[in-house]
Amino acid sequence: MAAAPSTPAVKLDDVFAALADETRRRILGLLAAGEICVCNIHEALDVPQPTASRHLAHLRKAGLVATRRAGLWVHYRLADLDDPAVAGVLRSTLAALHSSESTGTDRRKLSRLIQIPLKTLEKTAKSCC
Amino acid sequence: MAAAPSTPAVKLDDVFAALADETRRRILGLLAAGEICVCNIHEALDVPQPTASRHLAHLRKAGLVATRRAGLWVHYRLADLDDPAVAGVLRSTLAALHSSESTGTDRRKLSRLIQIPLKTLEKTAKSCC
DNA sequence: CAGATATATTCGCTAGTGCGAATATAGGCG
DNA sequence: CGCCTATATTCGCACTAGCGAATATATCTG
Repeated sequence: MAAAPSTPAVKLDDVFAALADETRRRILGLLAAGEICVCNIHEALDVPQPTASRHLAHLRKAGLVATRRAGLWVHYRLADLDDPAVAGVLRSTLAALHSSESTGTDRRKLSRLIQIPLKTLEKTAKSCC
Repeated sequence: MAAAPSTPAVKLDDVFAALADETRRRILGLLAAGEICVCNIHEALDVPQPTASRHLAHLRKAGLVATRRAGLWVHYRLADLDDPAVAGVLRSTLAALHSSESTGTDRRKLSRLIQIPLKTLEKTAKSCC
């Protein structure tokens, strides 16, 4: 029964379920600006770290984001979607996020965090955020 | 507090919540081909009438569909979305439905129903479906 | 290896959602 | 008006999702 998984199993149901949560959309709004690591995400969105991680797992399972491990940190980015239909949905969704919702605020907070990660740097100079 | 409702209150959260259900996406896939009435929807999708009605209500509340009453029947169609961002999301969603999911099958069944509504016509010649 | 930091997962719990069945509302016709 | 057909809503229930708190895993450093 098992066909060759040439199709990467990105199912519309999972995609829309993933998009149906504001926190996850806010995460995507951040990722649209480029790859960032988990700690930056949960600080920019001001949600607890486990919450961010759970939503990221959801996005990962839906196939919308990809990860890259860099030592202790995990960087998330938008996935390369091979299904053009799904890619189109994501593109228009990101555009919609840009115009409504808190994407602007989140990004401002993110850039502030990246520029001045004082809070953590005070303690250890090797931290990511 | 109450601003003039120039914005028709189409919120992304409602839109994606509406899209996160396969039955509702199948309905949208049918509506993309043109206005149809409730009975055709629930017969084409082969779901109970109350189920179709409930999902249609959900789509209505999300602002994605509009209705037109014609005597005993209610015809649903895709709404004119004034928010271009939401319109873009819907457009790409419909395109995605076209390539995956059961849109093709549903439409075939719908056209069969419209052409040969025998089952009901046998009983009363004034029925819609 | 021990300790520290970053990320992921699990556990109760609560709230929301979809379904089937039954029922209510609305409009048309004799 | 009484009945019939189409559509909408309500109710009870099973299921799922998200959250906060706690805990587990992973990686680096010394």
